[in-house]
Amino acid sequence: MYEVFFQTLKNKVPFSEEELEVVKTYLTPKKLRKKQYLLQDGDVCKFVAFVENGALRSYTIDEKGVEHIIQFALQGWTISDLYSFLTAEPATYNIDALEDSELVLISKSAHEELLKTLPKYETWIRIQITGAYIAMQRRLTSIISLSLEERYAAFTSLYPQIIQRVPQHMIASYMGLTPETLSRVRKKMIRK
Amino acid sequence: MYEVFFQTLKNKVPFSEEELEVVKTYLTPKKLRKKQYLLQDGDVCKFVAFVENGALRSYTIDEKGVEHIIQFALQGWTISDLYSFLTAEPATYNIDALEDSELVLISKSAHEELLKTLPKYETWIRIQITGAYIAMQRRLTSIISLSLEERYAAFTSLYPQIIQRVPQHMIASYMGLTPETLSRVRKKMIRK
DNA sequence: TATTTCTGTTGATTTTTATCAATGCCATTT
DNA sequence: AAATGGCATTGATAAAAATCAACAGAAATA
Repeated sequence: MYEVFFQTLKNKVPFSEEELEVVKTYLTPKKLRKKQYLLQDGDVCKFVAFVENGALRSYTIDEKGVEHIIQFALQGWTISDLYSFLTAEPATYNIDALEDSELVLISKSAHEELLKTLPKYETWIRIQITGAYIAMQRRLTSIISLSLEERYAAFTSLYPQIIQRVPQHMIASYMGLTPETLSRVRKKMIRK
Repeated sequence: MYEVFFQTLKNKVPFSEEELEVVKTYLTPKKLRKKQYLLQDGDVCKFVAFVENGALRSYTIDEKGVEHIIQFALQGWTISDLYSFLTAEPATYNIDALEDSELVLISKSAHEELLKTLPKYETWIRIQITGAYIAMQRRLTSIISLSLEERYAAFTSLYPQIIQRVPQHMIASYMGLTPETLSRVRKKMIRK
């Protein structure tokens, strides 16, 4: 249990076996069926979720009812509404499962305890969030400086697994486009 | 010296006076004249810069020679090419001063030493990067889900100081727009 | 198996944004 | 005082993307 989680943990920070046992006592497993919610906007986000396997997404819904996908999370990624988690304000994002998934949840109290008692946990969190920051900055940079074709090409080469497993209209949403526009971008690229 | 820096440090994490003295030995002051570079793309980024006062920006330049602003940094913010800083790969961003500025530099070796020896420094870094992550996620969300007018309104209410001190065409660049388009968006909004 | 839902594509049209060019203003420099 | 460069605005036009509508194939469900 928690194989993927502990593997990525050990990969980043040299935890001892005893320390890993301590961490284990703070974790909660959770299975999610496809389409099931992990978080609905308005609720307070009470955990950070690590994806053991499966696929999830976070997204907002605008006044017109259109979904805007903020993030995908496959195996080995974490997903949460971090602002809501840290401040206990109502969440502004929804999170649900794109496939049947197995998660490892870290609750708010577990997170706080681990930060207090286990310095390596803080190191791991720092490394995780730094990686997430850099990935998001790359995404932002490509949005404001590349053409659609370049952006789609960059996305497919960076995240081929997502392309394979997620419907195209969700990729369009993630890119801030309509499905029709993405379909046409792809068509143009194939011709080349 | 370093007043703003230590003020924000103390605000986030309860450093003792001795610990602050330790931190101080690792810092380097730097003054920058308006338009002067702090980092040019291609060079390795050797520091994280904290803005004591003044204003800086980071940006890329595309094949056509057009600048795309990634970030502004006013007093109390930090700016860097984090990926280059952490990996020692050549930077992909440029950083320069929009006004005469005073900075506090944390070098790579200082950063690593402080992480090793001073747990509270790591806590501070974790808090800083988490805040930066949340701010960037908010920006990304507004890009993919709001209209231009809504985005500009959100930006002005969130960062009024930037609006006052930075030329409008740079705000346009930051938003991924041409200056003409931003000018027209503003005109429309004023009419209302 | 039949049927409903989900998905991706295409075409026609409208809306949005970029591009190109010109102008006026202000601040700085000469 | 005149000249220069940076900045914001406006107009005309072109290009890009959204919208609306229809269709067809695939997958899920009854």
